[in-house]
Amino acid sequence: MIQIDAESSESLIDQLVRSIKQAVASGQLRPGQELPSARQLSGDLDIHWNTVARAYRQLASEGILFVAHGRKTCVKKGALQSDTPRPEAIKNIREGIRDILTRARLAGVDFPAVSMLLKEEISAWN
Amino acid sequence: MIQIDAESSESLIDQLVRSIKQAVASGQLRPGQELPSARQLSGDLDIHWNTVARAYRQLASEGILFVAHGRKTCVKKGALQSDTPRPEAIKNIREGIRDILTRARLAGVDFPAVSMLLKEEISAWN
DNA sequence: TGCTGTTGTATCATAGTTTGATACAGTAGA
DNA sequence: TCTACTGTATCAAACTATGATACAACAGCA
Repeated sequence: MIQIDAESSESLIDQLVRSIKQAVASGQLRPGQELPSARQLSGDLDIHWNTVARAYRQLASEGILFVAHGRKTCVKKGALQSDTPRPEAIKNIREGIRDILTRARLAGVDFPAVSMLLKEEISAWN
Repeated sequence: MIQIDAESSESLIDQLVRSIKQAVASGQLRPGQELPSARQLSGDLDIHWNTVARAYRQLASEGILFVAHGRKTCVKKGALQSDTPRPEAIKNIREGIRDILTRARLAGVDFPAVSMLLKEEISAWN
C-alpha cells in the first residue's frame, strides 16, 4: 500500500508523505486506524526507520497523523474533515492543475484527454 | 513572465524549469523565440546566472530549448509537436491527477469542484 | 582576418539538506 | 516493576544546490 522508489529524484521522506496522504485520502487508511511502526514499515521498504519516523512526524505536523512518544501512530480523527476549504487550498490545487496542463501539452496530450483522465481517476477513487 | 519565489521549498532550478515549461506550453514563449541570456534573466530574478544556465541546460536535455555554446538560447522548434503521446506521459499525468485529488480531499475540496477548476483553467489557457 | 563583446561550459568551494547510526525516553501490558 | 515495544534527539557522512570564477565558442563589425 505504501510504496517508494529508490531511483526517484524525490526524497524518501517526500515520497512517504505523499504516499501516506494518498492512502488516507483514498480511504485505504481510515481515521483512527493504526499504522505500522516506523521500524516495521522501514523494514518492508528497506530504508532506515528514522526516515519513516520523520515522515510520520511531518504528517503529524500537517494534522494527518496522530503521533506520540511510546505509542502507536494512527490516522488522526478528523484528518478528512477539513471543514472550511481555505482559499489557499484552492490556489494550491489550481497550481497543480496548471502544472498538469503544462505537462500534457508538452507531451502532446490534448486537454479533452486530460478531462477524461480526471473523470476516470475520480470514478476509480470511489 | 518567468518568476521564482525565494521562499519556496522548491529549488531555484526546479522553479525555473517549471516556469519556463509553463511559458512554452501556454504559448507565451513560441518555438524559435529567443530567451533572455542566462546573465540577463538572472539579474531580473536576483539569483546567480549559473543557476539559470543550469535550468536552460536541463530544459535542453528534455527537448524544450535549444542551447549552444556562444549562441542565444531559444525555444526548440518542435518543442510542442510531441507526435506520439507516450504511455509514459499518460502515466505521469495520471499520477499528477491522483496527487491533486489527494490534496483536494485532505483540504475538504470535493471532486466536482476539482472538475470545475480544471474546466476553468482549460478555458483560461486558450 | 582579427578584435571585442556576448553567450554558454566546466569546475571548484561552500552551505544546506537528506539519510543513516545510535543513544535516549515514554507507554503498555504481563 | 520489568520488558518489549514505541517515538525522539542528536551527531556524522553523503549528497545536492548554489555561487564564484576561469574558460571557450559564436556573431558582428572594422
